[in-house]
Amino acid sequence: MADYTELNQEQQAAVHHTDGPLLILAGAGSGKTRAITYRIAWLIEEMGISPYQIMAITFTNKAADEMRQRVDALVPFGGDQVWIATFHSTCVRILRRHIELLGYDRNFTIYDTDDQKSLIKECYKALQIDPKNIPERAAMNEISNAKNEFLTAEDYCRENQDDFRKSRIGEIYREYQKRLRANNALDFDDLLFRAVELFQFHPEILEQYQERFRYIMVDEYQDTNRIQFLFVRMIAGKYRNLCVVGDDDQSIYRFRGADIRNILDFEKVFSDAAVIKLEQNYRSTGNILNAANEVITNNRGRKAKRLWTENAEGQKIRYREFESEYDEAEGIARELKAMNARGIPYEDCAILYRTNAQSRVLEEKLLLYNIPYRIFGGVNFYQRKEVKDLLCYLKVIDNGRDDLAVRRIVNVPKRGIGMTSIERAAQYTQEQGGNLLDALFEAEQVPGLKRAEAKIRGFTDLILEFRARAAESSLSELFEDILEKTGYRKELEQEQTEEALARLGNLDELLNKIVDYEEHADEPDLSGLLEEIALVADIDNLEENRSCVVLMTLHSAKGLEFPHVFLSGMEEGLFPGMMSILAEDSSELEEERRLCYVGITRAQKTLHMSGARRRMVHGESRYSKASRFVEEIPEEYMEYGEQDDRPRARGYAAGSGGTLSGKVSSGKTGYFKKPYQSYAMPLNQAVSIDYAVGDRVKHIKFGQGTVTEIRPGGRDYEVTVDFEKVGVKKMFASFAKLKKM
DNA sequence: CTCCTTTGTCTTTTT
DNA sequence: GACAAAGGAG
Repeated sequence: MADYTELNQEQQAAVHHTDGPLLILAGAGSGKTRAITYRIAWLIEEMGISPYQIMAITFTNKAADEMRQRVDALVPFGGDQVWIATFHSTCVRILRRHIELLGYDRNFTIYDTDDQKSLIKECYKALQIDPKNIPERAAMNEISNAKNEFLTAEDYCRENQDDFRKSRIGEIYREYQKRLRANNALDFDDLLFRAVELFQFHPEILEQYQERFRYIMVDEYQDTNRIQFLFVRMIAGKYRNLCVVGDDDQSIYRFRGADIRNILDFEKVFSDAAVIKLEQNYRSTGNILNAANEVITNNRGRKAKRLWTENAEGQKIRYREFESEYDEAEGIARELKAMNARGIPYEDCAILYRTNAQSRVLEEKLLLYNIPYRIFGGVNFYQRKEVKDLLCYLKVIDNGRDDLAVRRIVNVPKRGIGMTSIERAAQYTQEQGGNLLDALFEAEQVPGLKRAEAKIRGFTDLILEFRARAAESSLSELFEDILEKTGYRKELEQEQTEEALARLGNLDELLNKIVDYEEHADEPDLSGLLEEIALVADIDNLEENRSCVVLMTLHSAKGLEFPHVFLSGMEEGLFPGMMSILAEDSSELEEERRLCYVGITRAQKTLHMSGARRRMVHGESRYSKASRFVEEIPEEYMEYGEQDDRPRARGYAAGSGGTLSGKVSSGKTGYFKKPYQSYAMPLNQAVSIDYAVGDRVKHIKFGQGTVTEIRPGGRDYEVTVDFEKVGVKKMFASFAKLKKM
């Protein structure tokens, strides 16, 4: 039973206000998630609401997972029945049931950004548009924005008739949608778009969901865009028990369509809305909070508020400036070592940065100093070539209409089916209708495919075989089957390079993920697996408990907190980024500032900021001065490094522009090229094993067995195990994740 | 049809 | 500097 007296007055007010629209303006660290979870508990325990009728929507999977955990901890019975999910997965679940009404198959595919780009390229080709005139990115952004505004291709064309460039983009949009539909695929934006469309055209279905979800909560409301707002407003339209929680100062996703008006105008749309402000911060020391307040006051477009805390002043904020990014990384690594020696565990520390690219150097130095770390984000595991290839096999087996996936794998591994053959089949598809895979199945009828027919047959036979297999075996067996029969595994094994080994490791990791899915899903099936993978940004928190420093971008740090935070790369031109400095409009700079505010307020006890005077960008040295955000913090809250690191004490950046960029000798130092790194085995984690020859061990897939040999090799161990079910297998300790029995 | 070299673009950030 | 896409040789 939840103890509501642990909450402060405002939090209690938020918990007790259950009916009607409610806006909670929750500053950083003000116990926002706590208020929501207690509110859920209150609804169930005190109001007798069925957990089945409560919905909580978040933006990221991380946030959803965390809320799930906290609700489960707080509500012993029925908590697991509360619908807690991201916008996107909520929509997918709805669409899986009803999308046939909109003319799609239920087993539609979800396209990620890479897929989108490939499809856009096809549109360019079909429409004979030169990407030099309109960069693909621009078109993609424009289309995405249109979708976020709930504009169809027709709407978009109509609105932009007079603008030549935009009407071209309109054509692309139209073609793009046509192809998505032909492929039975939806992109991320479509998930929201189609769900709203479904509700619009089928009010009877909307009503089902209105009846079901009588109490709705939306977290990080400041990051919602137009279509998400429409979605929420529709579902909450009948009972109007809508509680949104947000902080306009933490709105950092405007670039992807987040509409700050959603929070600023909430009271206009829901005129009877109650507003509760949470302004007491429980997270940070006085100094950190003051610094954050000082920085954010420089923004003009915001609701007035000032966070306060009863916490002690704490240590001052450390700022240190280094010669280069390597020095900076080394400085951070040394500091971490020193802190660790003082008894601060590594998992209490986080290094945050503006762009993913900055993580490389940091990684390198942490490696050098033997500091264990974990990186969030970056190159998505599921975007790796080998992983994507195998996923495309699964996609084709599941949804044969996905031409993009067919194209990708038809010649992987090499089967001697080249571009010309594929283009001929595509041509035939254009003329006859149907999909690429159909054309391949009818290769003998397709003009110009005679020579390749036998090879194509080899591919289509495989697909048939896999489909048969999919019908009778488990997903992991199917996966193994693909790996074997296509010769994919063999090809990598024969390569005998470290990179190929890492790729094999990643495929093992994918297999683990599949097994994991099979064990946890209610009714595991191929569509479900692919959906989960499409919507999960990454395999996060697979193993949380290891003591590691965490590295991530400021964006992914939102919603998290750490005792000790390092903000790296505090330089003009990097953070705030060049684009935002040069922009006419100050709003871009304000978004960067909010991002900085988010970064500062992640810290509980100490905050370290650092920057480099010289940094390699695009292969050339760039000089920059300290970030204006550092200078916006009054000196009284700051403490500078051993040399005089006061930002203003610097005379070298005399220019007015802030960033002097020139081709200064690139000063190539002997830094080693980072080897292709496997996700499954971060290189710095010395592999330790707790089993020996003769021990009984358990493997996630192969089951139980006995260790017969352990051979040290490189930075890993090659372990031979005799499994009861599958016989003798050799594997690398770091991939195999063997558990001693 | 495949492999290799060259060229160009990129740095925001996530589902 | 890193990676993908395009172009050219075998």
